[in-house]
Amino acid sequence: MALTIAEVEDRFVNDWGDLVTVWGLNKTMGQIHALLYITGEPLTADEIMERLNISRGNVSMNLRALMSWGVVHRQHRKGDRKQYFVAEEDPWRWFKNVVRERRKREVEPVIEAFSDTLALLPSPSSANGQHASGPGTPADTARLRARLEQMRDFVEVFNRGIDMFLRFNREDFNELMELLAATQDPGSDLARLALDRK
Amino acid sequence: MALTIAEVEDRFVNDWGDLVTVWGLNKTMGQIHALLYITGEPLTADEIMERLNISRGNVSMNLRALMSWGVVHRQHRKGDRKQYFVAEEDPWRWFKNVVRERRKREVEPVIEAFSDTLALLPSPSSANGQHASGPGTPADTARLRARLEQMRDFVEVFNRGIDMFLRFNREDFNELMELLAATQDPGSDLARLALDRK
DNA sequence: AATTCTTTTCAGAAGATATTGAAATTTCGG
DNA sequence: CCGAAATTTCAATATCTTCTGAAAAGAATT
Repeated sequence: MALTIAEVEDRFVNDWGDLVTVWGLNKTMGQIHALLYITGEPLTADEIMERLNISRGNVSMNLRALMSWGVVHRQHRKGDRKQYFVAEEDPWRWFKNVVRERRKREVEPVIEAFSDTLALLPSPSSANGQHASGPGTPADTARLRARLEQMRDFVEVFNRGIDMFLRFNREDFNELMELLAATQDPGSDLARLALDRK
Repeated sequence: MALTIAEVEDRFVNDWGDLVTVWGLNKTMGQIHALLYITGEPLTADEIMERLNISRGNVSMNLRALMSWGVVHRQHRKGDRKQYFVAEEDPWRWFKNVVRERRKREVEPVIEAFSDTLALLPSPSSANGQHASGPGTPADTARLRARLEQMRDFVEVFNRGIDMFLRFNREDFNELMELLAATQDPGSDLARLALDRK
């Protein structure tokens, strides 16, 4: 049996609300975003609060958060005192906004934290036999340093991957996916491609 | 002033614990993983619980979760009844494990949910003027369908991106990043590359 | 500049999630 | 296959997050 439009919308809104919690965002935020996206119409805070059965304050706070992620925008209407809100309607665009923000808020600080921690390591130069055993043995320090560096390097590569992703638009990304899908062994095939250009 | 080895380790463990919460995982899980990674030694549940000041049950539950993500492994020792735990020591490998698992647990079900929702839409064939106005107008249904399809398609592209990512090892991924970094306009450059191969 | 409509803020309440610890279960060496 | 040691489970508790709603602040209209 087919559902009404509103029922289908509700389903989508709830699914999306559940999905985002798993990525560390909050459910209401996901629901508001989903509602604006799926209706495609500018809605007021009142309409949102009514449709989702949530409080005025909740709507206000989450709309602010959504705007800070760049996935919802404010709209004004001539001769209307209320504010209207619309979702960025291109998923590709809002996804990139979210990725860009998360990188800024969450990835970059981690790279800094790791660099700071590395700077606090007992220096390797003090390893010249002053006390060849004990808890802070030179070899232990070297191992620790190696692990930290490996992790910092990994996060930097991750960051770089995000960078590259952000340079793509939907069509180009699809093209890249097709190119990669056609390769048997991504590594060596790409190496050939890189050389061909020179 | 330089810190002791244990202090540096603690710093790393806490940073990592904080980081993972932001991605929807729990802090203790991140800390245990970080501790095993940074020490590089097999540890028993007792040692972990002591070092992180957490309860036996907490360690047990989180170790299980970490193993289900494929980032921590059990080790047995001859003539020792205790279980030892080690972290996968290559960040690239555990990251891929986590990505693979998240895709399975979180992305694939969403694609299914969207397809199910689409199937519940009032069919477009019932649009033949039976009741040309009202809440469930054919045009509304068509708009809703278009939005749902757009979102489902987007999630599918996302899924495809993950697929491609998982085919790469660290070196090849770095190579790809370099290739992309060298392009001015990723799209048209890649289009050329794709044609060159044929 | 006073009135009315709208939005934001934030302390307290409600709800969700993580943690403890002791009992129940499992495991393994003898 | 017994018994001690190790591990898991889970109800109760603690902690953290989100939500509410009314009061305060802000904006447009007259």
